[in-house]
Amino acid sequence: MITKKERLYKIIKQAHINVTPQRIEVLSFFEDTKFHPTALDVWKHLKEIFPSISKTTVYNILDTFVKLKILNVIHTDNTSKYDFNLTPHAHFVCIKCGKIQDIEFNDLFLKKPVLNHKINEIEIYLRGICENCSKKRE
Amino acid sequence: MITKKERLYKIIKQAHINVTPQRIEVLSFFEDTKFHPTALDVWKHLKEIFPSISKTTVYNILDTFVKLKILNVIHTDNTSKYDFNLTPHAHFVCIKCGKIQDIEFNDLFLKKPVLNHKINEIEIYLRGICENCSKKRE
DNA sequence: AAATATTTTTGATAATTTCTAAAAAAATAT
DNA sequence: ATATTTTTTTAGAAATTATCAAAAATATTT
Repeated sequence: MITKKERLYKIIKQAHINVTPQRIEVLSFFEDTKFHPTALDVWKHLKEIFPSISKTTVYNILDTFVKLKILNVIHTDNTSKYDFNLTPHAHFVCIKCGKIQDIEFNDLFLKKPVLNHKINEIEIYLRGICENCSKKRE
Repeated sequence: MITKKERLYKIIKQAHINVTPQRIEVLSFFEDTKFHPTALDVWKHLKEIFPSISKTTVYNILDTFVKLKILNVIHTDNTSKYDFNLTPHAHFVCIKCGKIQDIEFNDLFLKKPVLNHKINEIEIYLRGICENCSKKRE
């Protein structure tokens, strides 16, 4: 039986970066969390375990994890929110309460109402390298 | 022949809000602009015409326009960007230069390469009222 | 266990957005 | 037209979120 810590250790190790207690705890927090926390949410949680931890550290860890595709970042307003669900999915954002919910693409394209939410607006972001940047070699 | 100012005047009037020179100028700026400016971009432009204008005014005007669906707001990073194109469309974001380009849904779903950009990632946001909030009457 | 490489901490700073209260402008009623 | 009411703008400060560079601490490799 593999422990949670061992499993999270492995995830970090496989990304070829050092395993630190702070990094483990960030992942652990995401595992236990169904919502999409902001950097500050993460910081508040880690503060309970590592009272001296700085915001910068949390930002560093989150950035590193995003770069290494351990976490996703989503932008629904002016605050980055993070997501441990790496399977391709859309996000449903309630325009009243702001809550975000993951929506599997499969559900999405059935053209059936998605989980009884009223959808007013679909916003699609494509991300990649534009024609201009592709041409430029550096 | 209807002048530009008259046309913009009409757009604001039809939204049942007061027509002010500042509001006219904001719309005028968006008409002349192909990129997706931030609030600060808009403020810098208006500063040239109304040297005393404050940032608050620009934020107020933009918020008002978004609420009245005269402008769209898009969140690709931690800064709001605004968009005068109200026909449904996706946004292509270059992950190198950050430039944003409008992509018509028609183009999108042809499953052909979109304008020669390399697309790494598609992000979809659904916005609406979630089941919980629908149930609550206030 | 020592050397090296990486990460965290700290404190300062930047960037964006929001808030406040007063002044100005515009719309409405008299 | 004038007075009253409402809306909008202003100006500066405050709040929130994010970033930076250098020193200290920790993890990894040998």
